[in-house]
Amino acid sequence: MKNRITIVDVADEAGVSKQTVSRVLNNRPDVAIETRQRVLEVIERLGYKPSAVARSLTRQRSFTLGIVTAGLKYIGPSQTLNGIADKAEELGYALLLTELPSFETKDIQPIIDSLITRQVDGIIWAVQEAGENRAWVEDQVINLPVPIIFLTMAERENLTIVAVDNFSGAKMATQHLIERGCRKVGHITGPLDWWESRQRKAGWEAALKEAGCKNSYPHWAEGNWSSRSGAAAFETLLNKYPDMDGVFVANDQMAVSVLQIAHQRNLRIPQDLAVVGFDGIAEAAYFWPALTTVSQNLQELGRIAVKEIVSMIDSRREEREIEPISILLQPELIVRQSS
Amino acid sequence: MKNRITIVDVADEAGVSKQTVSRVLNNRPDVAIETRQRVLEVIERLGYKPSAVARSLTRQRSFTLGIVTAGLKYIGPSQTLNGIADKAEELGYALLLTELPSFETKDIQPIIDSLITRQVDGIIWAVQEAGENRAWVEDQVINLPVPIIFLTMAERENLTIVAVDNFSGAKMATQHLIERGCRKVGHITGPLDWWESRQRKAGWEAALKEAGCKNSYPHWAEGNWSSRSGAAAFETLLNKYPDMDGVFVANDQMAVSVLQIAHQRNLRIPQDLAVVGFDGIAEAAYFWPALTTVSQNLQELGRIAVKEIVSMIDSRREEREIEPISILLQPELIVRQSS
DNA sequence: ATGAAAGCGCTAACAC
DNA sequence: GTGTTAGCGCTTTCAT
Repeated sequence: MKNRITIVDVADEAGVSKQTVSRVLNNRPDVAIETRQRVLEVIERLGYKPSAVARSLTRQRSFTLGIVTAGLKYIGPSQTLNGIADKAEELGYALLLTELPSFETKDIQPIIDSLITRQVDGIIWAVQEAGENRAWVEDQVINLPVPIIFLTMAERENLTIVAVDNFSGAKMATQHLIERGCRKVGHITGPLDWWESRQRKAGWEAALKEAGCKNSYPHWAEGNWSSRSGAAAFETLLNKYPDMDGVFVANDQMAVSVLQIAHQRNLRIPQDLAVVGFDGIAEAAYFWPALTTVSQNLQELGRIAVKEIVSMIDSRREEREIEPISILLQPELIVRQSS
Repeated sequence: MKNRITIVDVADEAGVSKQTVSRVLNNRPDVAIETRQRVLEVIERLGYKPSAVARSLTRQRSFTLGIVTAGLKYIGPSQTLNGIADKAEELGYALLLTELPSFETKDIQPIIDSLITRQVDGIIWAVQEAGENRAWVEDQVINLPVPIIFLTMAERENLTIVAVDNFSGAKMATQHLIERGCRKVGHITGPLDWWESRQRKAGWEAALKEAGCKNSYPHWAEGNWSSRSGAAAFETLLNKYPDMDGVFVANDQMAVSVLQIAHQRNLRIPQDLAVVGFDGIAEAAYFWPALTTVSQNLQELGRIAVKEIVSMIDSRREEREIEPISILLQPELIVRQSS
């Protein structure tokens, strides 16, 4: 470690100044072809690797993206991260990852500081909007020294956002149930302090309304995304809505519990009760019966986020600030036996 | 950005030299109490944050861990990452994350270089051993300038490894089936070029052998971890082993397909066929019927990895190299209705 | 207890 | 084309 090879070692060995080596490293045109050859040969022979840290310091940029996430143990966030990692690698950016201890973490200042301090060129806030976890945005974002992009949150002025169109996905799901002949479509929501849950619930309501469903009081119950909560919510819902003939469940994890309980109660699916989930997890096709679901492409979400943040970084460097935009990805309905 | 506040700004404002500010930052004892107060006040007032990059450069350490992973879109790797993130945060380390394009990525030199170049203090190789993806280890690890720890791979001399005891977990699962009265226990394996798959298969075989199971040719079929492959493998296995009365499936994703197909064929579970999975995913309790499974605590795996690598980093700094060790975590059998 | 000088490894600005 | 001189923002000697 003492003998870490530096640009000076290469310069000495090649008999040039370190400036020339630097030029070679950065592919500058103004180096004699044979000098370049010699330097490259020495670099190769010595196994020299330029220090990214020193570079970050002088260039004031690191080719590193700060990623803030939460709930990695769930499948959604890690799918998104997968897409982010993929695109970042492609565009030559490294990833500095921070996971919030909870979705509702309030104290984000130290997180931001830690990223800024490490010279990230941009930040992707990949935490779903829930409760008050966006309260900081108004004050803080303004004076951030680097661009930031938000995933999965409601549109807000002056912010760049990428999200899935949950409203439209939920509406599709519900319309599908109605087309299948369901007249009484219940809904199991996610936690209602989550933006996504509210959007999905609104989509379900909108579809019922448009279809002019007679039942003047549609019924729903609230879960918290977990299978366990889905089971409880479904029991509740069945009690208040015994003649329900279809149910739109806000995620696949909760939907799997619905299937289990339906079996326990000898409800036939889809004859007695049609079920549609949301997310499109890979296992859904192998539930019993195979689950109809609204599939969202979270990897694509992550990829787009990287693409956007990089273009924000580039344009800020060129002093032409880019207009904030909101991008909405369309989910897709996958029909299977459960409906 | 021009006016990023530096240590010099603080020094000037406080009327001291930057060394004194540096001392305050690093909690050195040799600063007059009132000078310290004054400096701290200025730091606060100016909102100064020391540059982690500049620090990394001079101290030759970054308090950053390089994490290499693969298959983030699957639940296992992200659970592990969750544990890593949790413990790293606790110990004050940031995470530089790289995801390999595939489990079998051969060309790891650029990955390692990229991490070293960014001054990571240590590396956690969180990619499961599969195929030839450990071939590089022999040559490369020796001359790495930083400590490295491997997750989920076979023991190897001179390497520090943390893994789950797959053999023992599989054996437990199989013994459980035998105790339940199964005489003909089949197995659906993961891809057999994976170390974990081979270990689980070996555990299953060992249990059958110990139980003195009459059937001289136990039967198995190979899957690739996905639900889809599990379905195909189960069909194959049923054909060659029609009187099978129990099946140990190498992961829960494939087990869910086994349940589906069993229902399609009107096999009663567990009466006609008892099923045990592996992994302990949260949804398993809500399959139909609820799935017995071997639960592995991957978050704990991640946490331990961080703890170990940090202690390797610390001891290397103190010039006392630590002995490589292998740590095996015991999984846990969770019995439910499917057996 | 505090400051001056040197240096971490590199790039930018300006010579020549 | 290539070298020299300054930094980037911090820590580390070594003085005082």
